[in-house]
Amino acid sequence: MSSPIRAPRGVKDIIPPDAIRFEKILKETEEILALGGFQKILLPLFESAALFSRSIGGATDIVEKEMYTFSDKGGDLFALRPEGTASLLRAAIEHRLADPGKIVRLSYAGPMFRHERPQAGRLRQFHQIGAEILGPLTPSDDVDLIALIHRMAEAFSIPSWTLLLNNMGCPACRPVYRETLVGYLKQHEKDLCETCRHRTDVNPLRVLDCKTPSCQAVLETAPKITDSLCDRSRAHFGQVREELEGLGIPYTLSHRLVRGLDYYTETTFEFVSDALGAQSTWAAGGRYDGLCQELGGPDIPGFGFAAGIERLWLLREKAGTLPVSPSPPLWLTVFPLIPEARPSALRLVRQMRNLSVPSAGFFGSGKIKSAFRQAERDASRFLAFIGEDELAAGTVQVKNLETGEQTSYALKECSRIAEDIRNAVLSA
RNA sequence: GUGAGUGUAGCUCAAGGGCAGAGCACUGGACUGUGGCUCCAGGGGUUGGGGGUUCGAAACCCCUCACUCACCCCA
Repeated sequence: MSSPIRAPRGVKDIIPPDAIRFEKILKETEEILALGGFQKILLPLFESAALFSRSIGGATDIVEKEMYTFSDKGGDLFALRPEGTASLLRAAIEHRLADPGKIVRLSYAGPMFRHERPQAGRLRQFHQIGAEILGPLTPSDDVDLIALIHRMAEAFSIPSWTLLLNNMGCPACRPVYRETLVGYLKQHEKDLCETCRHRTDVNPLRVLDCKTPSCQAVLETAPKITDSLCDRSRAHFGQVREELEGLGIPYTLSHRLVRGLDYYTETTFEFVSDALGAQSTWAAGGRYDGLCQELGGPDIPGFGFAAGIERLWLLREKAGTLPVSPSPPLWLTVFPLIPEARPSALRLVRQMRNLSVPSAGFFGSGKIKSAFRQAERDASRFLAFIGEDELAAGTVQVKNLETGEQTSYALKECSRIAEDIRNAVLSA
């Protein structure tokens, strides 16, 4: 006996009745995005690996150690997508969806793949829903999309959430800050952990995120990005803050909030919740003004976010706002009491389905008891049976399993059977 | 990649060196073509896997694998 093959680590089956719930959560979130005018786009699950190293950044953890890359038979290098923004931008450029002169709003959803150690709220195949707005953006567009996520927090009663906000500067002032920071870090190099010494050279902003106590001490007095913003970025940040306040959306400034993807500029934000365990972020995003051009497209600013569906699930579960479980799957179970009645039973099932009555046959052991049991397990509303007498008379007994009421029909009058069943089910 | 905790029936868990058990679920019977309740019976296990200590290991030791949580990272 060989051992059974199991699902890969960090990859989960979503079994009934959770599958329906999962789809409902997705749908309800999509509906909120649709309220914001976002149009759905369906994107492939794998792309050229280069797309992600160019957009997310070669020195990021996602690209450096978490990506599922593989080469196909032609020898080209591909990667399972670790996030959605890069794919969406690629598609927008490829199909000329975006234009420097107009605003487009696109949303996507689906599985993402990262080779991480699984943990509460963290999987190797997980699901994200996200939205991106591309075009001649103003700071108000940042605020508007954040407000849409805020709407989700309210609609789903996300427990104890916080909006963390930062501005990472523009392509003009970020390099200046970067220099300042590198200079500072070099001065304190001996107090930094090994990773941070490495990052000082390849991706100094990531050092700000380090939680090692020795690094924390150094970072206490490190220069803040918000202190070295250029006038335009300062104004951008100021406007975003002012308009969030105007909408009554509370936020917390977090000058160490550095998203782990290199493409972000200006506004970055993260919605967190302490109801979620260590993986506290449930939605995050920011502005990426240089990404489109970086990927070979026109110079079009962008702003976007992604939310983790599994994390939304956990939060809504805590809040008691999970979608209700679905209606019973079966309306009718058909049971032939004797083998000779099987053809009639099969025919009846088929006819009922043609009349949009969810039906299934039970062709198991000849015991009527087991038919009742199966019907009950399926939450079937009616049980029809055909035995010796019915077969001879060309009839069928149909029993309402809730009321116990039983009616005899001619096998021919299917539309009347279907109609009676429908009325009973829909009026219950 | 690092650390800690946990692996016993389909599920939830007992037994802490001396017969591997309970509840739920499943199957059958009481009840022959009319269910849910009740009662009775039954099937299910290399105690995650491998090695060691011991007269004897689910239990103690070592290795390994898996799961969970945390670090890290992020949605």
